[in-house]
Amino acid sequence: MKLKLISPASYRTHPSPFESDLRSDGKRMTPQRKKVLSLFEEIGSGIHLSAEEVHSKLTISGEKVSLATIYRTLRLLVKMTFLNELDLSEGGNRFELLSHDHPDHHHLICIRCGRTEEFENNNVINAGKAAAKNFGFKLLESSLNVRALCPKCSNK
Amino acid sequence: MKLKLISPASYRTHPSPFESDLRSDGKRMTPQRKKVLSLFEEIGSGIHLSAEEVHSKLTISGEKVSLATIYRTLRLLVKMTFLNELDLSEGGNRFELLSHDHPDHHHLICIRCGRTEEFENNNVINAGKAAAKNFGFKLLESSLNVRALCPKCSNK
DNA sequence: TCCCTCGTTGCAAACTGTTCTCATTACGCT
DNA sequence: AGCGTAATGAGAACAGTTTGCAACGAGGGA
Ligand SMILES: [Mn+2]
Ligand SMILES: [Mn+2]
Ligand SMILES: [Zn+2]
Ligand SMILES: [Zn+2]
Repeated sequence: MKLKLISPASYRTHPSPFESDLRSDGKRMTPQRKKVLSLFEEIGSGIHLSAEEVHSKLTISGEKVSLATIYRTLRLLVKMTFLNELDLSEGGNRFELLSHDHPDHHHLICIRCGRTEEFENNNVINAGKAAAKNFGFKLLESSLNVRALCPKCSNK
Repeated sequence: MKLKLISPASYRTHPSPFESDLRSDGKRMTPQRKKVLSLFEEIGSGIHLSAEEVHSKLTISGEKVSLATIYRTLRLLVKMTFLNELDLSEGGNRFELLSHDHPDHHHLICIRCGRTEEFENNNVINAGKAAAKNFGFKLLESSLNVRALCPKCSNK
């Protein structure tokens, strides 16, 4: 039994927020851009990938996107606030889906194995706000990185 | 009129903390190491220099130390806890004299001109401690970086 | 539907910040 | 003063990221 095909008109889905944001800025939707954002959406928030990891994950699943394009796309997605960039000193910066549920979380990083846990704390956010206000700065973003050893790496 | 020369014995000053820490570890005091630490001590705490800046400051004042040695010395001084290393995403890491008066300060950085202000906030430190405890991690160091625009860069 | 334009891609080369290699120098112990 | 070995200088190597450029292709108009 064959499924009834949806009429061509209904294929014209409303463009995703990503697509419409792009369009309104004279930019274009491309398969590469779709693939990068989809990857983050599929794995969900709370995962922190480097550019290289994004590249190899796409490559492994048969999608080939050049590394240069991945860098360009990640930068774009950060500027468009779909992704958040973490500047962890070791081994390249990492990117994560910007979750609307946990917009202002911070990171606890095991410097040995790279395991990263997230946490939220309003005091931290307020500390950043207070400091910015105090010096007349306009706050953009505040990030607390806690460098530590996870239980596994802690005992030798 | 000639000044009376101090007797040779009095030249034997007690070694600095730096020098004795080095010695007790089989390491040696060198003119290069003296120059790098002295530079930080002369300019005082609250100044955040990149390796390149340390290099050019020394070069300008006629002291030549190779860039490789500067990197090696900075790493050493951080390990010996004379310096603190900041991982600010833009333009290389920076180093500052570790001040015993303000051991746990955080940084407010203008992402346009690089102006950096320091602030202290116990809530931040406690947030890091709490997060580490919560996940069973052993805390090493926590640093809050507030990215912002300074008043000057803020109005266009 | 075909076209044209101009934003985007892939590739390699360039770049930036940092570490490494290795021959040479020199600290510090006796 | 002589010796063993840690440290230095110079440049090559390196990792992560950006850029230049020719080819490509998304998507609005005819
Ligand atoms: Mn996160
Ligand atoms: Mn500081
Ligand atoms: Zn670990
Ligand atoms: Zn500024």
